[in-house]
Amino acid sequence: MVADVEPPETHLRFLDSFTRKLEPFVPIKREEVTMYTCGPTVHAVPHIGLYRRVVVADLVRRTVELSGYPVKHVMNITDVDDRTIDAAEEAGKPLMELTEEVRVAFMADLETLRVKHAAHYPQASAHINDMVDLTSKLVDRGFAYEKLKSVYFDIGKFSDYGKLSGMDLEKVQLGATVDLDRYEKDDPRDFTLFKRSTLGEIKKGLGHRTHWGSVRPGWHIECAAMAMAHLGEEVDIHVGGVDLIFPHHENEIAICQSLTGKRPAHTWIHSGLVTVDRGKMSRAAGNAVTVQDLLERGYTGRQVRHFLLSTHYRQPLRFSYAALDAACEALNRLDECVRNLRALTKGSSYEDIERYVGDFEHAFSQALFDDLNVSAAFAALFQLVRCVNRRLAQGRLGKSDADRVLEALYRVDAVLALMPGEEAMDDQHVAALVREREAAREVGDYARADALRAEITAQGVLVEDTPQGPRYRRQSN
RNA sequence: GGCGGCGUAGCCAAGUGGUCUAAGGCAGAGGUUUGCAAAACCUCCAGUCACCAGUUCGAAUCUGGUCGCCGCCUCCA
Repeated sequence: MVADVEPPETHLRFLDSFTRKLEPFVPIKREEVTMYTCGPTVHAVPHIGLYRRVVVADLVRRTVELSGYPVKHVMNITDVDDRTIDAAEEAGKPLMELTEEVRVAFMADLETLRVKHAAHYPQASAHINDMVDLTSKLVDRGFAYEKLKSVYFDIGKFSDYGKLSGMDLEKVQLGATVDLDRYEKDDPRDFTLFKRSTLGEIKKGLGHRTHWGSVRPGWHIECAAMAMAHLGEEVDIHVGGVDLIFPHHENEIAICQSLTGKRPAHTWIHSGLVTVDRGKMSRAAGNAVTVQDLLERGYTGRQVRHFLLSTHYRQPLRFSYAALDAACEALNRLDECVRNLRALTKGSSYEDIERYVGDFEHAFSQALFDDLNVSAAFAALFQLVRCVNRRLAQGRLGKSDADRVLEALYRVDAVLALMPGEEAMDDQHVAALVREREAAREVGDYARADALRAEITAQGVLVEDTPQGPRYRRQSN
């Protein structure tokens, strides 16, 4: 009998969109939790609405890891579909060239948003054969049919259709549904698995030769195939945006469940949208803001990350620069506290700090384990900040206490990824100015001290006088 | 029209039957500290949870209704 490792002691639970209930999280396999996230379509660099989904997925992943399970996360990249093909056409570039450019930009954004790398970022273009296989099986088993060289899923054959979204097929407004003219579906509600290539597409070499002719895949089969190829027939957690529930996820379920008899995901997590002036952020609405836009305005990746994380994942998040600025201020509060803790080099220690830190860590993780209650988690964090600040002001915090607090902050930062970096400022010129200013202050020559401050400020550096001497840092974060 | 969700202070936002005389953040007011500046600390800032009716010993939390807003059903994602 092997001394089995205790199952992680957590009360991790998520609201599963499928059951619409809070469900305790029970992994399929304890050794590895599997996670699939609907990634970007790389027709254009995504806006922060998409990144919210990505950051939420990152939060889910890190929270599951904090609870003690290793996670294998896969995020797809949709690089063959109407949008990418149209965008390449418009840009006058080969499809692959365009999608590769956008993919690289996307990966760079992930870096600036401190998103943990997924195990794989499969691209649809590399999985066409998997999709053909799945589709063939669907046809063989009578779930799909070919019509005029396109292949459609027959929704009528899947009795569970609509369970995730609560959509009643009979009530779906057909008039408003997909371009009825351009398709030859038996039922307008059927969805496309493979679409016959247009002549233009064939000329550009975009079609894939199959026994149905030259075709290209539809969106829904892509995710189904990639998830299956990399993570098997069922994953623990599938993350997407609420706007994907219908029809995308519904269709994915239809495909997967028809083939395997299993639901493709045990837990469905859907993130809320980013809105602008009450409407959804989208390129079409002309209100899209990219990570690059924000960087150009001087915001940092961690500030954007904090903004995207600061509201419960299921709530809509209203974007505005005022709201972003408020999020930055909150982050400053944390930064300042961390700076103070790091600057502390002496002082005796006080026993009760252990209690505060312990309470904090417990409150923080319990909040996250409860369906990712970031608001409560941040509340715990800021309560600790206040406690630390107070004691700092009273001189009742020693170096070892500070280290203990920092250690806890780093531990929770495994989930938040918001801690400021250690600032290594090796600007000799500024250092000399600061020393000079301090010397002037010591002899009471404040006019000279202020002149030096102005000079230092001109270098973009802020000096703060503390009881322990002057401290300085770059103005922007 | 169908389906899903939301409505808590100036703003953002937790809390979903008693510990709520309602967390936390931003903004604001006063004070302490400070040569200046920055930060910090202290105090204050919802008699109330969209509205109405009900259930209950007890409701922001449950039920019914009303109003308002958002999303999906089409582009966008």
